[in-house]
Amino acid sequence: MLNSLDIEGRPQDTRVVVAMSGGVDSSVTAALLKAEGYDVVGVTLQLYDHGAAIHRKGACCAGQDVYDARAVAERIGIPHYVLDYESRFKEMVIDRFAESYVAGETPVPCVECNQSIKFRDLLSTARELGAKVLATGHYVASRMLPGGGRALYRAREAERDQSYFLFATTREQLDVLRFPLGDRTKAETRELARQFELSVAAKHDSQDICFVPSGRYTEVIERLKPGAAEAGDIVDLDGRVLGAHAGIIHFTVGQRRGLGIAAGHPLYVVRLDAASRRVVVGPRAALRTSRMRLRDVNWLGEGSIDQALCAGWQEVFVKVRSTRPPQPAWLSRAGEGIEVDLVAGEDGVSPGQACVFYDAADGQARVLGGGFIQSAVAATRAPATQDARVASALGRP
RNA sequence: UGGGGCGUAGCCAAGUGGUAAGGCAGCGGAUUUUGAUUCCGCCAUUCCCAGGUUCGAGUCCUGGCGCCCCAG
Repeated sequence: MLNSLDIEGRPQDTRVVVAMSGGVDSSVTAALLKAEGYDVVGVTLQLYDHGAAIHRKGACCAGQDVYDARAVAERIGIPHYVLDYESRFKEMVIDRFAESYVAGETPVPCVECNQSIKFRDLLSTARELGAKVLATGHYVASRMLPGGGRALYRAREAERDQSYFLFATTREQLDVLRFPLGDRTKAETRELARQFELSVAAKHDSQDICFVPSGRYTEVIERLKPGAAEAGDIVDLDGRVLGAHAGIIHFTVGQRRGLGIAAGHPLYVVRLDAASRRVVVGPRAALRTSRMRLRDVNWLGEGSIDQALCAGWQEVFVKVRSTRPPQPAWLSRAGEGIEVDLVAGEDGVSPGQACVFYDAADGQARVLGGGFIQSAVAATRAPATQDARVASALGRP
C-alpha cells in the first residue's frame, strides 16, 4: 500500500527530509507532511555569507531565513539541521554564474543550484539521514507513471509554475523528490501557513538572485573576478561604433536599458561578443529568434530522446524564459546537440538561458526535458526545412 | 564680415504673440524564485546672451555671441 508520497509503508515509518529555505512554501511543505504523520526532518542550507544579506528582503538561505526555518521547525515539532554549504554553493553556483557572464552568456543560477546543490548534494545528505524522500516547496508536480518511474508536470497555477528551473532534474532524482505544493495555489499555501500558525505566513516571496544582496549582480562578478568588466564598443548591426560600454557583463540579449545611446528609437542588445568585447545593438525587430542550438540536454519524455527524434523531428512546446507560456517548436538533432525551431519566434533569447520542453501549450503539461541555449540564430524567414516539417506534420505532401 | 540659415532638457525635436508637444537617453517604481522584456511615474518657472515693443515674447524688434551653408 503506497502512502501519499507514493512510498511503500505508513507515513510514520517514512522519513522525509524537507529542504527548508525559511520561506512560506518550504515551511508549509514541512508542516503538511508533518501533519500527515511523516517522520519529517527539516534541513536548511546556509548558502552564502548571511552578513551581507541579512537585511535583504526576498533573499533566501541565509541569516534571517535560517532563523525563520528554525522557528517553523520548532513550531511544527520536527528536528532541524542547518548545513554549511557555502563553499560548494560558491563553487557550483556563484563562480559559474560569474564565468557565464564573462563568457558573454546569461546564466540561470537557480537551475545550477537545484541541480548540484539541492538535488545532488542535499539529496545525498538526505539519504545519509535515512530519508526515502526529499521534499521541496517548488511549484511543480510529480506523478508516478503507469510503467514505473515518475514524470514532471507544470504546476496547477500556471503563473507560479517553477518547472523552468527544474528541467535538468534526472529521472533518478525524480524517484526520490516530491513537490507537495505542485497542485496547490499560492493563495492556498498562504492560507495553510496561517492555519498552521507559522511565523512566516505573511513573509513576502523571494525574488531576484538570492546571492546578490544589493540587486546589482555585476558587483558580485567584479568582486569574484576583478577586472572581469573590460570596456568595449557598442556597435550596430553593421558594425558601426555607436558608443562605449563598461563591460560585457553588464548586458544580456534583449536588454534595452543601460546602453546610454539616444538613437531616437529604442535600441536593444542583439548579441554579445566576448572575444571582441562588443555589444551589438539593434531595433526591437532584430531580437526575433527562430532557431536555437542547445547543450546539456536532459530528456524526461517517454523513452530516449533518440527514440523521440526517430522521425527526424519532434513537435514540442518550449519555454525560453520562466514567465511565458510554452510555445510550439520543433526539436531535431544537429550534430552533437539538439536544435529547436520556434514556430512563432521569440525575442530576447540569450545563450546560457534554459530552453525547456513540454508536451502541451497550456494546462499541467508534462515536462519533457530541456537544455541550455548554446547559440541563437536570428529569424530571417522560416527555413525551408521547417516548412517541410510543418507540411509533413500536417500530413501534406 | 557679400548673401542665406540656425541656436528650445544629455541627444533629436515641435512650437511664428497667449503662458514650453513628442521621441531617445537617464532616474524611480510595479511585474518576476534567473537575465531581460513590458508597464507606470519623474525628468526645461524656461527657450544662446543683453536690451526693447506688448496686458502678454521661445515666438516681433535692436545689438551681441556662437554655429552652419552658398558665393567669393
